[in-house]
Amino acid sequence: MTTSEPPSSPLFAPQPAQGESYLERLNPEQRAAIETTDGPLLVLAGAGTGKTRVLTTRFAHILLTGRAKPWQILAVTFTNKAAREMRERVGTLLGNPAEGLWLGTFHALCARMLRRHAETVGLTSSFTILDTDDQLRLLKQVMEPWRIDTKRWPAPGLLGVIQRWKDRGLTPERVTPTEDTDFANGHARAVYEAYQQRLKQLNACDFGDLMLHVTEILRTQPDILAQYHRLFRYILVDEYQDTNTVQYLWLRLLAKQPDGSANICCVGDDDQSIYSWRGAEVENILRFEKDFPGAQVVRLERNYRSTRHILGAAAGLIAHNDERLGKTLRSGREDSEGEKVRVIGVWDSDAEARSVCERAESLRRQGHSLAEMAILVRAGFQTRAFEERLVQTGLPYRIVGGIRFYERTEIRDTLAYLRVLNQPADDLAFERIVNTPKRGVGPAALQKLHACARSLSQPLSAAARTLLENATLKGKLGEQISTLLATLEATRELLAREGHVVATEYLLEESGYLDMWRQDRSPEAPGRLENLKELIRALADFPTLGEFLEHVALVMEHDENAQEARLSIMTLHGAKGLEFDIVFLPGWEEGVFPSQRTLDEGGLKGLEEERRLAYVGITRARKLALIYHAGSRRIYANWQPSMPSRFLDELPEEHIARKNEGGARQQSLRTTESLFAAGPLTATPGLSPTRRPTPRPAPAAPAFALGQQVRHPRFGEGTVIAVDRHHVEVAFEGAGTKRLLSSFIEKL
DNA sequence: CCTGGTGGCTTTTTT
DNA sequence: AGCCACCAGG
Repeated sequence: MTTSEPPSSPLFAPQPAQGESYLERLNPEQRAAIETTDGPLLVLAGAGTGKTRVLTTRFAHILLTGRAKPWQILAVTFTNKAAREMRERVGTLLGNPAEGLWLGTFHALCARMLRRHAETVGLTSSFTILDTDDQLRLLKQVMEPWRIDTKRWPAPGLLGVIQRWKDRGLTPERVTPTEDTDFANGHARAVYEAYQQRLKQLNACDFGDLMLHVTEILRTQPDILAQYHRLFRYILVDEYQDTNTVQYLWLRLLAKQPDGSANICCVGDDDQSIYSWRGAEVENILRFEKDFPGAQVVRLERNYRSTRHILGAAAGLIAHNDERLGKTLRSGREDSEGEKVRVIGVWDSDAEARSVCERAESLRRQGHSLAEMAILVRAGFQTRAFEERLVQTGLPYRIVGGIRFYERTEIRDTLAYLRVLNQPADDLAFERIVNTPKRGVGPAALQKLHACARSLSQPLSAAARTLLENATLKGKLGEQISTLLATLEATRELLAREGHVVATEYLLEESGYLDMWRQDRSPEAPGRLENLKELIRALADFPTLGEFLEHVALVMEHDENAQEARLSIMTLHGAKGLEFDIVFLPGWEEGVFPSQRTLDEGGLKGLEEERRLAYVGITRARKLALIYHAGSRRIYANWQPSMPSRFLDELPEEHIARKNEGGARQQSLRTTESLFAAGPLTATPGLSPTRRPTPRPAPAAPAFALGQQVRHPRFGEGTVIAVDRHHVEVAFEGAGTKRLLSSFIEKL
């Protein structure tokens, strides 16, 4: 996983820890969390209380006091990022690069264990890890014989059901009939079973299986479990509030030694549990002391990140939740109170975007770097308004968490080619590439291949060869497939002789894949070719193709080129674990935040989770948090009046400063006004307490004439060929014809 | 086999 | 309104 780590990283400068210096400058609670090494320990770590530091120092402490060897500690995180960070910081503390550790994400660690014991669950150690795309395609195939009405029971829904079962540690055998009534008239369990069978045939598993299989092995194979009991003397877990049931079972199995002891330390914050919708069980953390009798609990409540006002606002808000272990964030800093949290009402979502961007710009002029500012939204659709405005303003920004590198079509296609190369039996990958680029292999031809493969119990590629040999496949189609197989064969030889980088380049060229994009006239095509170059560059960082593919399957991320200072836009979920000097929190309106859907589906529990999300949002800010609510917002097609979020009422007055920049509704009027809620253009006179709403400015639509030469930041230069109220259609020289918001375009 | 039209949906996301 | 998935027709 870390094979690509540059050895020259300054973090690894030799700097052996002397004595117990690493324990200095820790507060008493932090020290307790580190020095209570034996027995179960729950560390409740509020936002900004030095959680990561405690975790890594504890790791080092165990090693430096000779309690365990590096490989006898199991350290688990949720994200690769967290794992990487921990590895680096442990390395720094120890004065050398941390290698050979059992430190990684739940999934990466499980993959490693599963490769050792794959036969136990009917796989071989070279099993493939499927991505969501593959899972869905496979499930659709498996579902067919049941003739399930896919209108009522769509495949993604069923995949969700299966995943949730896996999250709960339920193999098909463990799913009880009572569990299986709602979906597809009680066929879900049967489909699940068939799906698992098919995965075994393909020597593949999905993400859920990594956890599920290993847990099942630990449950049923006492000798293997004993082996890990002997190995792992200490277990560290990050973000415990996010664990789901299998993860919990897995941890408990590994932690509880035969003599009943358990050196497990879980760090988490029940107030930051925001992933229940994907199977996380807050109960895991709430129940810790019962699960591990004799557990000690340490609370980290001194916050070193944010000003007193920010902490006060966040604390006041979260106090409205009932189901908590209870924790009060106190400021651990000596400095001033800082500025109050701003709550700003604006006219509508456009005004909101304008106001946020103006303020960001003015803060930048005052010397704040854009890299230290973030806009945190509840849902993806909110980003658009900001993006448009930022482009217009010319402020550099980045959207965090859009489509990631390894999820792009061209990258997935290439990976499929590489998977076939690596494992000719990878049918899902073969299916993806056999007609990409178009080779005339449609559903009919594929059907034939499948039938043949099934009857011979062979993978698709082998079946194709057979059909070619006995001339069942002939003509143009046969020729195409035969060329593809020959190319793959030739590439395999090249792979052995020249290595995976050269082989990949050859394969992409010879298969016609690169030509497919070269001939593509869409504006994205050049970018895709760029991405492919980038992929090849990344490939060179790995010694073998297999290792590269393992990395991609588990890590799914890729560093894009280093960036100038940019304003970040991301979701609140995506912001967990990050911090910024200045945080913009737009869209605090009923229905948006808290989200209507969560309220409808999750009731009070849902509301509490939304509130925790709000808490996460506010506590991301070090110096200043600005919360926005708009009087009306465009949802799908039309403008709808919106009411301020109930969370705004829950913020303690003494820590906030309210301001109205437009016609936003006020809290006190919310309940009565909702009865008469009307669109902003018909706002009832007298209801706007401060001043009349500023009229919505006319859209800044510079008149474009047909034939006008224009420039777009991304698409380059072109000619205007049509105009309407907000949009301009432009024929670009390089990028084809596009309909764009006129505000993006500049006259030449 | 490919294209274009239609209908349904529309929170959050890691691995 | 826009995107995507699926189906009918050329």
